[in-house]
Amino acid sequence: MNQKDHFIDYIKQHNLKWSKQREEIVDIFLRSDGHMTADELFRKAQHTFPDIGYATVYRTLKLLAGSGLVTAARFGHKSARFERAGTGRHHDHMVCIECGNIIEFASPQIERLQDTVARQHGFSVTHHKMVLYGTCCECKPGKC
Amino acid sequence: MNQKDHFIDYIKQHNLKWSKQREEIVDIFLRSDGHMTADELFRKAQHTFPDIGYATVYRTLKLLAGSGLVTAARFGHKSARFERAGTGRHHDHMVCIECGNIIEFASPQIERLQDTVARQHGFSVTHHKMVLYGTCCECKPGKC
DNA sequence: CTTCATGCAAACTTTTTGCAAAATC
DNA sequence: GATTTTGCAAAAAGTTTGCATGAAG
Repeated sequence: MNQKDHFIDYIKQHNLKWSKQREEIVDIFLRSDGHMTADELFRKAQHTFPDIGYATVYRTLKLLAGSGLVTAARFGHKSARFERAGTGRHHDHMVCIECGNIIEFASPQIERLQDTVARQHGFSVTHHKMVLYGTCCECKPGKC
Repeated sequence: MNQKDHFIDYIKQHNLKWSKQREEIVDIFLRSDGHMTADELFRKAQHTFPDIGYATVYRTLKLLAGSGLVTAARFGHKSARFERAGTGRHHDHMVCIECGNIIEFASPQIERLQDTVARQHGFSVTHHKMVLYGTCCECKPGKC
């Protein structure tokens, strides 16, 4: 079952209703690279529904979060970005400070080290956030 | 030279003025564990200056950031936390999801791995943020 | 037809800004 | 005495909520 169907299921199972606006918002989100602000989503949805309001976007995002399909993430900007929850696999991010591009990556090695270091402080890790800032290969010519 | 004197210097060198309010805010901040929200700072400053405004707190924090004494950090909450810039040494954070306590740590091993992983993606890291969430040793009895 | 979703406007939170009065140099 | 700071109030910017109307089941 794909992500959209999974969400439709979630809606039905909670006795909620599947509206045109919700469908459009989910479609836009799933068509994206998986990292959008509420504002970006709002602007794109406006193309199809000129009268749509931020409220609908935010409410749909909240439902998407409830269904486990997206999670809110902050990368240091003022507004939150909503990111598509992967296929269950955890990942972290590299953010290019030149072009704003976001690269996802995963490193079990780093995670193992995190656990080790945390234990040395008497701390048990449940989850973490890691963001590497720098320049992606497209923003430093000659290195690509 | 201590941090407060360093800041007074910064103020003078920029032809700014050293006010009672600024002194109080800096004192409160330096007396803290080095992680405060603007609101916490505001409330504490109110004890000495009942009429102080948020504007003064935010403006002073901006100056402190300009002097390199504090940096703004986001831990996923809505409001930013301002943290004392260390003695030049970089560090990351563990945030206890029970008590909100923040533990600072540094791991050159993890940072080396970050560089390695980034390079594999054609990415050059300039800086990073890493936050481990979990429970600190005081919040899980028997393990301390 | 009952219940839920929508759009709008208003509220709310965090942070910033304009301005006259007050403190610092 | 000139210039910067302050406190206030208003303004941004992002997000949430209440409510009457309209859509989904």
